[in-house]
Amino acid sequence: MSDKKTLLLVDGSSYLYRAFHAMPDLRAVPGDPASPATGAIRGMINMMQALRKEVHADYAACVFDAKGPTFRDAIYPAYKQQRNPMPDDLRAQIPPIHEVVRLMGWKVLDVPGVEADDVIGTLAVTAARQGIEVVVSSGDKDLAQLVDEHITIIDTMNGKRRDVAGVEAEFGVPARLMVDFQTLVGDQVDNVPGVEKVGPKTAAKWLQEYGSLDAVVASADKIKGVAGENLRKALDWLPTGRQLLTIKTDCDLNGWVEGLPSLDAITIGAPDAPRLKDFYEQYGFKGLARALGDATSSAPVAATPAVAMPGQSGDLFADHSASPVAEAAQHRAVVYDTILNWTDFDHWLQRLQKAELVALDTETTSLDEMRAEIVGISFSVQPGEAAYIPLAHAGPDAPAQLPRDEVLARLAPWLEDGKRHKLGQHIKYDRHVFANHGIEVRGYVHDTMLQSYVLEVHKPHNLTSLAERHTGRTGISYEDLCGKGAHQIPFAQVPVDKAAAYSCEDSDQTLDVHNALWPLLQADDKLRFIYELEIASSEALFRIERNGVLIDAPTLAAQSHELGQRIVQLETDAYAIAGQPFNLSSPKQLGEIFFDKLGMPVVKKTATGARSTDEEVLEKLAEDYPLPAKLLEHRSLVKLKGTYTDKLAQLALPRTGRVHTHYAQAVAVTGRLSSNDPNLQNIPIRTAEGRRIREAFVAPAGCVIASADYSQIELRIMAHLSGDHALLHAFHAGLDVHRATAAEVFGVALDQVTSEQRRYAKVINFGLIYGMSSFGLAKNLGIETKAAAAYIDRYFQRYPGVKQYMDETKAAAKSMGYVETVFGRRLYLPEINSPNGPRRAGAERAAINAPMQGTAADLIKMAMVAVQKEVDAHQPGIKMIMQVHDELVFELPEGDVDWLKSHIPRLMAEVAALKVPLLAEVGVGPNWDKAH
DNA sequence: CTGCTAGCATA
DNA sequence: GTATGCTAGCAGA
Repeated sequence: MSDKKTLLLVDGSSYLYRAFHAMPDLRAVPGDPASPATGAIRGMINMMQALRKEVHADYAACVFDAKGPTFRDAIYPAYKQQRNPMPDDLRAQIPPIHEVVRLMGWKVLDVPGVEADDVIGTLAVTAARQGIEVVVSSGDKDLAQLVDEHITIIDTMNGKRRDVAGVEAEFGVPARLMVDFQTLVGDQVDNVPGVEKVGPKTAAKWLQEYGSLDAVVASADKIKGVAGENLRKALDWLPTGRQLLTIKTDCDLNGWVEGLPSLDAITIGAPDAPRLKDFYEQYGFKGLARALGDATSSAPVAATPAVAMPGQSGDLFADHSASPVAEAAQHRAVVYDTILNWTDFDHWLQRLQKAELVALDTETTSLDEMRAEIVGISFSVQPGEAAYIPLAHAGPDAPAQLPRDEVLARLAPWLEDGKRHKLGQHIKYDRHVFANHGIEVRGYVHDTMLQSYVLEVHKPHNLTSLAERHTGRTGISYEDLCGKGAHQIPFAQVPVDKAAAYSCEDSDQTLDVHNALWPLLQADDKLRFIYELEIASSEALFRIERNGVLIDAPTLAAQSHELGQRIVQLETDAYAIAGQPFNLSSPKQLGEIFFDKLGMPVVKKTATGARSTDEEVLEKLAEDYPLPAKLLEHRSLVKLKGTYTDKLAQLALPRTGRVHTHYAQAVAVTGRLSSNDPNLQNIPIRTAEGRRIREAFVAPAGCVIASADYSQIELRIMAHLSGDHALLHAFHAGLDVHRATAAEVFGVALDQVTSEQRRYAKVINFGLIYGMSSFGLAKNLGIETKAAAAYIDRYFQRYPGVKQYMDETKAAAKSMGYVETVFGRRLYLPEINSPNGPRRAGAERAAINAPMQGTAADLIKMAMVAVQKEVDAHQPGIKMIMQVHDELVFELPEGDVDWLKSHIPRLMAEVAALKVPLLAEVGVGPNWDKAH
């Protein structure tokens, strides 16, 4: 490391807001909205720790805006006037944030009458003049004007680094012209206007052309167009604008930083561990407190905190550049090993065997989990330390590597030992990868992807995002390493040193993210329960995916052929009616034929203004024209052939004839699973035509298919959540719930309900689950909006508990920002208080639906875990092969049918005790269609 | 080659 | 009116 000193300045005010918005709604008493908010404090701690780890500094200060007016308010009263007041929840967290930052060893500055930017500017320039390197951390672009050879700006949240070259690359003007640039563009956030209609592009163009703002002003007459006119209009304003936007570098900091220009007064200090620990405990940050305790004593390696405290661990900033890949970890002090011989391997295996928790990650030949083969494996047992074992790198300069099979054989006892705890990001994938090599991993106790999914369901859950959000770290991206699209190279072609840096970083970051998230889950019993449910479900899903479903390829081929012939016939018919050939699958060409050539009326427009030809429109047009009916049939047949009969056969593994879907466990915001490649959750059932596809989902000789599904699960959940007496009664009495609803809404006896009335009631019941409006119900029933509104009124009169529940749910969503399932899964609704009416209304409907859909998802996950456990213990011949939201599908030997019929529905029904009984029904047959 | 839209399959 | 995933066509690289 160089002898040069470094000053680190943090724009505390920008950090505050980021911390506040980036973190979930944490409370001092978890789950109690009345207790003080602590999310911003926690976020601030995370960010400051990450920063301190990333930047080695000798001097440091964290600078906040103080209360009260500044010189800018005096020269421009509208300055920052349009800003929303700080949320109360954030304001209350500011004093503790100042306190904890001080305890962490930082100088905290909030100078009355001087904005944070000006304090930063003054200190930065003072230091730079003495040849001290200055790093300013801020999410705010305004500070870019400070950049010079000695001063750089970094944004720890996204890793962006603005140095002299970076500023020029980003804005198109050199750093010394940034003030001129900002003056022309203006600053929306601070309510400082620039030149109207002049954005970054125009501003950069002018400055490149004329060289400075003064020169642009001097040539204002010559600039053409609207922008030129606006520039001339703004000439009087620009000097004031420039004054407002110029960061001051000569503020009087007397009384705040003693002895300037010497920076000794802001020398970075060691954290005050004992008082920090008290602080963490007081605010409920158990993980941080524990980490601190461990850092001061000699604890097991795996329990070492994500962020060790400098000054206690001693060598955190020590120079590890001797490590072959240390430089790839950017600013963080890390030790990443590459294992190429048995001596190093044995050393690491010993560490794995001793560690309480190990993060691991595999690099493979494919994203397809059934086909992927291992190219390398990385491990991390302690933050900042990891090792990579390259096993199948075949690039031009690839070194000799340890033999893969032998390495796996020597690792297998550890991998398969359930008492040796492991951690990963998306562990289901790695389970498959190891299974492809005959290894059944046991002891996978944590998955950072699922931690994030349970804590913040609506945010991205890939490791890169998690590391950025929770550790402030960025790293090597997969695309940097392998390229993208057609140019992407296989991982095995990546040079070993680069692969090692990448893979080690992944394991290391996984451990870091775990250390940030696991304490949050541990502190909340309900979230912890949901997380443990997800971990258990992950294994059950792995089993389902691994089993796969046997596909009867000849049946599908015959169906494809038949569909193909009928499609060709329909096309011929359509061309004859239209008087010309055209592409029936092209909405654009369809519009031309329908509306221009044949003169059909436009029924409705699409979202982009095109003339719609969807099913509803075609149904309507079919009343008066012959072509739409042909098209409707063509559409449905093309969909069946293209999406199902052709595709399923392609996706089956040739050797086994089975398809292996992928269940996405961290995608749906309600807690449901989703299925892809192929999607087995949207196989047709409603039409006889489509339903035939299910005949191709078969069992091998001697086996049958069984399907067990929950009956009316979401309505039962609605009864439970609302506690409505009439609805509870209907389920307790075992009534046909749609018939019961019809009897209430139409005011007739149960046995007098017509099939038409029952059909209406069924639509109403579904509408309720979807947070319906009278408009939506009317459209669905083909009646007037008024009539639909009358039905809804009538329903709520008869089921007042349901009405009350829905109102309360919406209110809860608005105040908390999320709703919960019966079991405490949180479902966030970021737009519930949006100023945009339609978006807010959409969020309100989602708020109604989410607890019901989400509770159903919780229940079936609990059922899957229970069923898998029971089957493993008593009937290992039974394979669970699919999940379709409220249905579980099995393949089983014929001899196990009786056992399944008597045990599985019971297990499913007894998985939880709600205020209404749960009911699961089972069917058995030679294929999925006949199993219903 | 990539990203978007229109349309449609399921619970 | 809720929640998903997949296909074909098409426009702009």
